[in-house]
Amino acid sequence: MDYVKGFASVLSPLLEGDLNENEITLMIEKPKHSGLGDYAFPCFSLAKIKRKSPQVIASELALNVTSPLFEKTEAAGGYVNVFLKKDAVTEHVIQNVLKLGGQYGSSENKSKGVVTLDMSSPNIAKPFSMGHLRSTVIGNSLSLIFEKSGYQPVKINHLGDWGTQFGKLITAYKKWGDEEEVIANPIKELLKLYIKFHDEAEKDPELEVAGRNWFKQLEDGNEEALSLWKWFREESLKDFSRIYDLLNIKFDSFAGEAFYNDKMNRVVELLEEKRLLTTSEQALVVDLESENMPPCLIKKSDGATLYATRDLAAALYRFENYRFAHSIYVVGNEQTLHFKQLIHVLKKMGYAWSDQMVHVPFGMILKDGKKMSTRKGKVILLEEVLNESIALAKKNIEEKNPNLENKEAVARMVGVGAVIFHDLKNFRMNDIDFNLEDMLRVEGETGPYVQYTYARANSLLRKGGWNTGEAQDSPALSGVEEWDITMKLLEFPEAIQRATAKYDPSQIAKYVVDLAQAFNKYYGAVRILEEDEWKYSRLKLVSAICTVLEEGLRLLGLQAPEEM
RNA sequence: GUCUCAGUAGCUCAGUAGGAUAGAGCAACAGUUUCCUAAACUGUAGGUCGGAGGUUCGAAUCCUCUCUGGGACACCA
Repeated sequence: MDYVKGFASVLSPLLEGDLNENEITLMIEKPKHSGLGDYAFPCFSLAKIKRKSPQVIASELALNVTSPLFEKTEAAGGYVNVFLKKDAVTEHVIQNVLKLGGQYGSSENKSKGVVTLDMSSPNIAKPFSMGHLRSTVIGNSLSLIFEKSGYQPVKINHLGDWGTQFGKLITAYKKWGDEEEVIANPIKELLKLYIKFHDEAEKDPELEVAGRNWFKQLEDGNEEALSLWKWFREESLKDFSRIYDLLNIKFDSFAGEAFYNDKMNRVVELLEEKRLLTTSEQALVVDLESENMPPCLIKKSDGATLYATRDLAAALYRFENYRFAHSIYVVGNEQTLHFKQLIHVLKKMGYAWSDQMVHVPFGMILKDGKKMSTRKGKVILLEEVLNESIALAKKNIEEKNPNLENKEAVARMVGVGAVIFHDLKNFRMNDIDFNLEDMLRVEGETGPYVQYTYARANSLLRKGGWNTGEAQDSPALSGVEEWDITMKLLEFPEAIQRATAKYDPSQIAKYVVDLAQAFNKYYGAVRILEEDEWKYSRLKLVSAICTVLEEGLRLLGLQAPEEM
């Protein structure tokens, strides 16, 4: 299946003493244009050793590069280009995909260990905004990609369920709140109270004091405070679960900030034991000057702990509990410094596993080039966006396929898919300027485009009488029309490897668009259901495409409708 | 000020362990449906890869400097 290796093993004896097979394998690349060949070996670096021009070396090599795998070999511009035997390779690739099904591209080693993913992490009593979407959707996709690569993912929703904002909220609720309204519409009401608190606090500084007091009460275990906090948390989670259901995302743990309250003393003690703490401006810090970083704050001057303390406790807990092979934090790039500090403190504490921790940052969602602020009530609610997207999908279905059976379900898949795909298709670090129109787009490089392609391909299988059972033998396909698709199918495992290595779901998104484009091109050029001797062979190819498209979409967290 | 991320077609972005003529999508324009789902396909047009040096046989990709924009930089998370 590995044609690069095949090429390298042919070249190797010809370059005895100059390059070994491994080096050759690494040098082999794909030509810019398929007309040049399927794989290329550049001869430039050999020019010095052999004291000949790359062109001469390439033509000499080309004469001796022969293999049952290759149709022909050419020397061009200092490269040795080989053309694979289209019929044999196409047949082989299709058979392989059909045989493996959804397992195609999966790692053979399925026990590479646990990967914890810190993701989503919305703040209780605050709306689930577009900002949280990124962490949720990137984290989910990474969990699927890592699973595919042989790891066991553990998705942790590190809820923002503790902190002074709860003191403020309790204050506001007791002053202006109404139980029934909160029950009817928890997040909306709580957000209202939160915003009102900040508006009023500007005029009345006493409120801030009251807020701090209530938080102190909460920490000290005051019953009223505690029960309000619990209630807010529960109601918020109900709201969130509606969104997670819509997104089709589940978590393995909801251990949030509050969960670590009783685990932080130990961290401080450990740091003390290891003599890492120093006092600076009445606060306890771990000095990181040797790492060229500002100090990491462990305890405030008033003795209270901070988020770094909490994250240290969480890291320890996760290692002790899960023994992770990797611990991934899918958190915005504005927190890069914090995670650098976190990892270095753990390293200083002597935990070698700190090397297995990685911050996977991503760019922000901006509105008109600016950050969105919860306090000012300037947030865009994810749920509204999702609903709008679903409504649009529904409208499109009514227009284009009014007889479709399960319209609602399909509209959901497509509407949600559009939003998720839009987030994942570009490199994570890019900021995204929020643009609803852009997000709801269904043409071009979008989720709905890929889903449509999948539905179209499935329709061919239905009409062609394809049965999912054993594929029969049939004449091999050798047309150039099929060839681009074959090469794309061959690339799927590479795309997964790249996505895993770079913690980058966009590798899969781009792949899936490429494959869809290749198929649509094919669809436009060839009549797939034409009754000729190749029909069954074409259906096999289409079936392989369906398998890979579905699996690619799945890795992004999208569903693939069989009709739309 | 220090650190960090980004700058590629009108817009949104691919392409960066150096390699052949820098690619998509959207928008624009011109086409394709008696034919497998037109959420599709074909074609045209669109570029000093922010700028300047350097390394190299070869640079969008590596190094230095520089300009522009985002973010972070101690008691918020």
